[in-house]
Amino acid sequence: MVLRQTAHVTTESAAARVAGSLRERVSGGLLPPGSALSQSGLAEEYGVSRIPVRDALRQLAGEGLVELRGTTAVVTPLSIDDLQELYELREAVEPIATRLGVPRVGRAGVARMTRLLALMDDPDIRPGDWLETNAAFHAEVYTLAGRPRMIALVEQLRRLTDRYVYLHLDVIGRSGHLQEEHRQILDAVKAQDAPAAAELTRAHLASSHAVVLDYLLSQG
Amino acid sequence: MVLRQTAHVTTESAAARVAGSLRERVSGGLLPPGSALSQSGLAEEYGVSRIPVRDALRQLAGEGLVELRGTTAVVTPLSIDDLQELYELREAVEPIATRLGVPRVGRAGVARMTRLLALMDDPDIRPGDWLETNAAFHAEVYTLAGRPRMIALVEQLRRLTDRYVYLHLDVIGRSGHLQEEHRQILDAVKAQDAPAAAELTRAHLASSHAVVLDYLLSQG
DNA sequence: TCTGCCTCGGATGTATACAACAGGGAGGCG
DNA sequence: CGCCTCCCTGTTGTATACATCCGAGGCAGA
Repeated sequence: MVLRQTAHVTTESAAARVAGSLRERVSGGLLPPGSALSQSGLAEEYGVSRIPVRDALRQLAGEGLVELRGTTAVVTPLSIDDLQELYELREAVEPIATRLGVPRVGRAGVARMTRLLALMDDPDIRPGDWLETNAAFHAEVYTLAGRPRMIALVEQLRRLTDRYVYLHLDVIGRSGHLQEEHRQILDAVKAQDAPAAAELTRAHLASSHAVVLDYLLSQG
Repeated sequence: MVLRQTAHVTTESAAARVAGSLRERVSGGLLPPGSALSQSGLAEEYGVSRIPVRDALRQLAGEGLVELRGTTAVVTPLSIDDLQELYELREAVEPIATRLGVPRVGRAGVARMTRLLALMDDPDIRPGDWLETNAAFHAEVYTLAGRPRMIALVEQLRRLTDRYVYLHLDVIGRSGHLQEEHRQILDAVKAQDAPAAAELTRAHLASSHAVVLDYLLSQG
């Protein structure tokens, strides 16, 4: 059984591998928004045929990271309006997931969230790790909501906003009030006050939106 | 140029054709929830190779109509919990789209909505037409919100709930209070009262949810 | 020189072909 | 008689091959 792990790596389909890699590259900004993604080029780059590349592109298009414009696929462009829309959706959905999840966060969950919170307090944390830890902190509540579609949507929206956050990774996490808001959310979770946690989550998203938007407007 | 129209039909990719057809078949309940969708079978059925079928299945999976379970694709099953989740999401998002869209509904838009409302008053309307008209009525506001992602999400969620509605097409539209709610929404739109229209939309979705849920619980 | 057409290259959409894997059934063994 | 095992069939994932379409670039003509 253990040996099968080696086989398991091989078992991961090429399409999944390409999709995962492309997802990271697009999310992380390595592939510039608006740039064209050629099937042939990616196929050669990953050493596979165009078929798994097609599958991957279709999947990313479903996630909104890629746009299929007729026959050509391009990395979805970024815009202030798009950012606005993404946060509107997140502010609509994540508070609901919070309200549903809070009652099901147990002692172990609180402990994990406390640990993740402490990790984000480290001033020397790498920005990428901060983002990941931040996502894990919130996911701790969301996953307990028992709403598979909602959770998938939340993750999808977070990945899409991450593209904007990656534009100024160096300053993210420096905004002390985001961390303070995390503490307030955790307190509400501890107190099992779902409505409060939901409202704090909404406000937290509004803060995040403001931080990203300010940076975009200042930096261009 | 005109002759090219013939070519234009051919121009619509086979993948798009298969995706469109499958979307209707799944939405309309012709393909039973949970049933397996074989690439080979569909390919032969549509007289194409498996490649466009793969593309179509990936796309439908992105829309949530199909689930890719490892190597096999199945029609996404229906469940009370899923219905609950879908309406939770719709109640979260559609009021926002309403609030954003109402200020931009002009005289022509009100006229179109009035006409659509009248169409739904016809007691002899075919259930399928009622559903379509209903969707058009609400879309009249949503499309003006200027939020492409939100609109796409709303349409996606509506298609997913349509699957449940199709289970009892014959009784839908008979609930007079849904039509009364439409009238109230239209009144709020005429009065340019966006918050009221948003709240009415939310309540309208709650009513729809109740109608569908009652039927499911009563019929099994 | 500018314009228009025409050809060629590259890209995609699709079909066919091949290898690996999963699932089921028949047969053998305990 | 029951269970395990092996084989076989069907399916998927992927590669390769072909037809089609769009655009760039060059060439000829005014």
